[in-house]
Amino acid sequence: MMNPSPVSVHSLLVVEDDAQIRDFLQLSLRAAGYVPLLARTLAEALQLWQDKQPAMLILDLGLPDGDGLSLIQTLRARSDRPILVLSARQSEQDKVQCLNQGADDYLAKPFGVDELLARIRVALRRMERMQLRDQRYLVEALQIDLADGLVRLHGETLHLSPLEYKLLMQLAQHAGRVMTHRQLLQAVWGAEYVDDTHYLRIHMGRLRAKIERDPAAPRYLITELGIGYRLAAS
Amino acid sequence: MMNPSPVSVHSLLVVEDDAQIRDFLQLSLRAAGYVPLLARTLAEALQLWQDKQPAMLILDLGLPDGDGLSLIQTLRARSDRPILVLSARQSEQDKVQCLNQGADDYLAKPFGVDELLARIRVALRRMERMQLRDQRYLVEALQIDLADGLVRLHGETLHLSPLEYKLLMQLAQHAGRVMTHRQLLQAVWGAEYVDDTHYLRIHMGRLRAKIERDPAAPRYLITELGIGYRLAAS
DNA sequence: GGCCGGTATATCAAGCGCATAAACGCGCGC
DNA sequence: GCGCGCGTTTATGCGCTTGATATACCGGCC
Repeated sequence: MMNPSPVSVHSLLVVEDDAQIRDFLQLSLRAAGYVPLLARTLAEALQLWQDKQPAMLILDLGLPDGDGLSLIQTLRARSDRPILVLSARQSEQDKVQCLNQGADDYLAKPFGVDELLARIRVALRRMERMQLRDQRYLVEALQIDLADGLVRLHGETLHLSPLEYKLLMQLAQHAGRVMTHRQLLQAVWGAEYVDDTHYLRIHMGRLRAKIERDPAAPRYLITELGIGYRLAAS
Repeated sequence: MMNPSPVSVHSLLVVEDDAQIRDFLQLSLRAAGYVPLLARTLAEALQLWQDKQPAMLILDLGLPDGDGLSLIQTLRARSDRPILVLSARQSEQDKVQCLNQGADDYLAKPFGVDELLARIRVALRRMERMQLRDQRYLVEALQIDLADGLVRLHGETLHLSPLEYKLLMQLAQHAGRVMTHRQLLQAVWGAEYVDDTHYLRIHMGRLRAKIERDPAAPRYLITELGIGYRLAAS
């Protein structure tokens, strides 16, 4: 009945500043067959995420060096992998905000280990159905490294604003496939903006100005009329 | 500014025996732009699920005519669509059991509407990504990737208008079987247009012009005289 | 052969989605 | 405090998509 042994061993990134809870989580996760990666700060977390590419993120809000929300946005801009938020804050507004920004689940303290493990299982089993995409995108003169977040055109790295960066990464992750306006707006701006297709047009224009040789006849950033945009695949 | 019309209107199956809560959920969901389908019993729920094929299930545990868990198992066996459980039971064991059996989320009463809506959004946006994955239609030189949103003819991707695209997708999803005029009009234009077979002819002609080598002797888009159209299957 | 219901193509005007330009406001660093 | 980069807002023009109207087609039937 119970089949606790995962086919592949998942590594989970745990971001938690309280040493006691961190140890507790580490032990619990290890006992359940996972490989926990531990981070105390947002910077550390970002480093580990890029470095080890764990299967999912377990994030405690209220870190010392910044807002957890920004980490959610940053990671969600680069990856589809599950994000589970732990928090002492019970307020509904906190929950809604996290979920809107891209978190997959929100668990309020105090919580039981079993529920945490169950929710991790839910996230991972859903994840298994979704294939990971290639870590690098390369078409003609455009080269995008998703891991270290670099964009090169004719070999030269070019400078993108944070927003342009998020937008391009989102498209690169689903290269070759159409992303709807709603999906892009949700991923880059958040769920509250899913109807403001306007932002999208403006910033797509700016992206094209930087990437395309002839922005009026784009080779990479293709418009799908009435639907969304697509980053051309080879 | 606000454009409340979602591209696709999601119908949600709500299973709840308490009349008061049911009304409350119905109003809240409708206000949020969804189409709630209401069921009081498990039998009713199963019927509606098969009949209307809603986008997700919102299930209140503790129904009169049986265990909610069995409904979760039954539906999970046939479908990947999200299941969100509402329950007055706070015990961790209940939660773990539901999540293990296939539920995607578990929300304990009392809960706030905003959190419920946020969690519904999370579930639906994840489903949107998975829904069309791997679906592909391929006959002779015509290749339709529903996941990528691409249509290829002899390997070359070709450009379709939004309407043509919808029409073709509709046919591709029922490839090999006849779709009546009414069905197509209903699906592409909406229920108000079920009698305007005229639109259908015009746009079917345009589709043929793009897809068929000899539009006068179609190989893919077959006319079923007096009934509707059919996309030829292999 | 001519009529007729159902069907296919042609042409064109209107509307809407899209792209671009430019101005505004805000935060951040020199 | 001042300029600069960036995100947002507003305004404008263009091109594609769409649906209306009109015309041609094709089989069956009397």
